[in-house]
Amino acid sequence: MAGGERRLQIVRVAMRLFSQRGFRGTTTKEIATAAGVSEAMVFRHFATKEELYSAILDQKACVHDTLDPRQLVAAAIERKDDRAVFEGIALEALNQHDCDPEFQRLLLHSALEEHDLAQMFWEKFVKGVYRSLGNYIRARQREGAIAEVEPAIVVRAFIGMVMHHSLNNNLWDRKRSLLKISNQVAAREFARILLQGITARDEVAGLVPRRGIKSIRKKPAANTNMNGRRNGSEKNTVSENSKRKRSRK
Amino acid sequence: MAGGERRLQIVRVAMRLFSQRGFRGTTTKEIATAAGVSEAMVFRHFATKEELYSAILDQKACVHDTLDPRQLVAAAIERKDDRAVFEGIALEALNQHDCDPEFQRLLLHSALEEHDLAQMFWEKFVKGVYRSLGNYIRARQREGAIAEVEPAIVVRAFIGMVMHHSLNNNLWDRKRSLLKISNQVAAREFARILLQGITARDEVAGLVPRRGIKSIRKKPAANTNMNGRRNGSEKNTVSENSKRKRSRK
DNA sequence: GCAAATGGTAAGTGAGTACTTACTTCGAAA
DNA sequence: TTTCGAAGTAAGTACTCACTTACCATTTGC
Repeated sequence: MAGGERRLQIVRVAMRLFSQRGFRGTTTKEIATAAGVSEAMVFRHFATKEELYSAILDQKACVHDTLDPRQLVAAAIERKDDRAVFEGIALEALNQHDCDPEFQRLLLHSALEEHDLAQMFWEKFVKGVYRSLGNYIRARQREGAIAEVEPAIVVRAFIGMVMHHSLNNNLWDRKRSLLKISNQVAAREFARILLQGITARDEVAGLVPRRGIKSIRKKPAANTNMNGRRNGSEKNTVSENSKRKRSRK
Repeated sequence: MAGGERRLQIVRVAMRLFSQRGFRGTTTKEIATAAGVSEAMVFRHFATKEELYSAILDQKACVHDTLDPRQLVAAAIERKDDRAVFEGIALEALNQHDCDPEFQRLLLHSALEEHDLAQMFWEKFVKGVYRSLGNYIRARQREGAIAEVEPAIVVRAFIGMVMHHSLNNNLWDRKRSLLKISNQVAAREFARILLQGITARDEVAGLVPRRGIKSIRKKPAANTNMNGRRNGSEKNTVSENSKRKRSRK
């Protein structure tokens, strides 16, 4: 098997195993065996296990650059079809998670183990979704089509429904014992709940529609129950020169 | 230090470390050092690392039995105050995750590593929430107060908002760079979005309120995009007799 | 007063675990 | 035909891991 081919195969095998057992939980021996080569072969292509991990990261990064769901709903955004925008984003995400369940697990492992993949995904993808979807909501609010709620809260609520549903389907409840619906139905219902709400029209009377919402637009004055926990994120950026020695050109 | 005391201390230390690095990612040496004893001491109290894990499980189980959020909103359920029911559940969950962020991480690790904790939590807790909240929604639907949506979908949507928000706060975005709100505000807004929806009253006219919803009540006929993946969950229930030998009475 | 139990440790043990070394095989260019 | 580089491996090395053994020192029940 040619060099590049084998390299790619090892990356794919490692991706599968890392997503199943995590980085620390997967041995280089297992990867080699699963790829049908000796362990030494793995280390010919990747100087360290870490390097193998970042090769995965690189591949996932360029794959996920190409298929951005925001492109898909651009038309719906253009014609201000709220239903199509939200339903489209949800359906795209759910289908994506369904046909590549490895990725979500990989991401979770990486977030828990505090590897780069999680942060990269957050920076390059999640923030973008919050920004563009947030802007859309803001625009529709100015037009009076959407009520005055902090857009980031709406995005969080919606992404929450979708992500939690995916997480249920391929982590907690793979048999779908609690809820067994197609992605189409899920996307439609989530979008419907977000946009329309579940209270029947007749009963709405008793509820106050928009009291004290604008006040939270910027900086809630007194934040009860918010522990400003800092995380030690700025750690070793150097110290990577000691390894990475051979790679046979 | 007395026996029971030390035992409890080791469990607590292990809980912290497991939640940070996972079961496989934490060494018994680390646990011992963090507890200020020798490794042998850990193995005097717990025959195996697995036994230490299930001691954690036991403790968490009995702690979580006592504070069931459904008790807290019982009064609100009684007087049919939808807002109080959903807001109460959300606030309780968010506060819980805030003051015990270890637990969520522990749960995630355990789900990814396919340990018992995740399944136990699912069986004893999540299913209960789906059942009782589902029943409440069904009752309110019969009274005409809530629209005819499959209750499990509503529960999933709501739990999704709440859990995803917690997950963001203590896993993905600990600095709260995307959304920085108190638990009170989050609970209020999530409950509001679920119950009322975000579309302004004036704009609702164009949307069809309840088309084709009842048809998904039981078994959607053709499930596109649903891969019925089975998981090998029924594995070793025996084979636990080989270990557990000494504990000095 | 002393034996038994209890709280504790230092120093192992065998099985991994990431990574290396020294070697073989083989197809193609010189 | 030789040679040369790339694909590939068996058998290490140094170290870590879960778990054990053999041994102290202090308390407690009788």
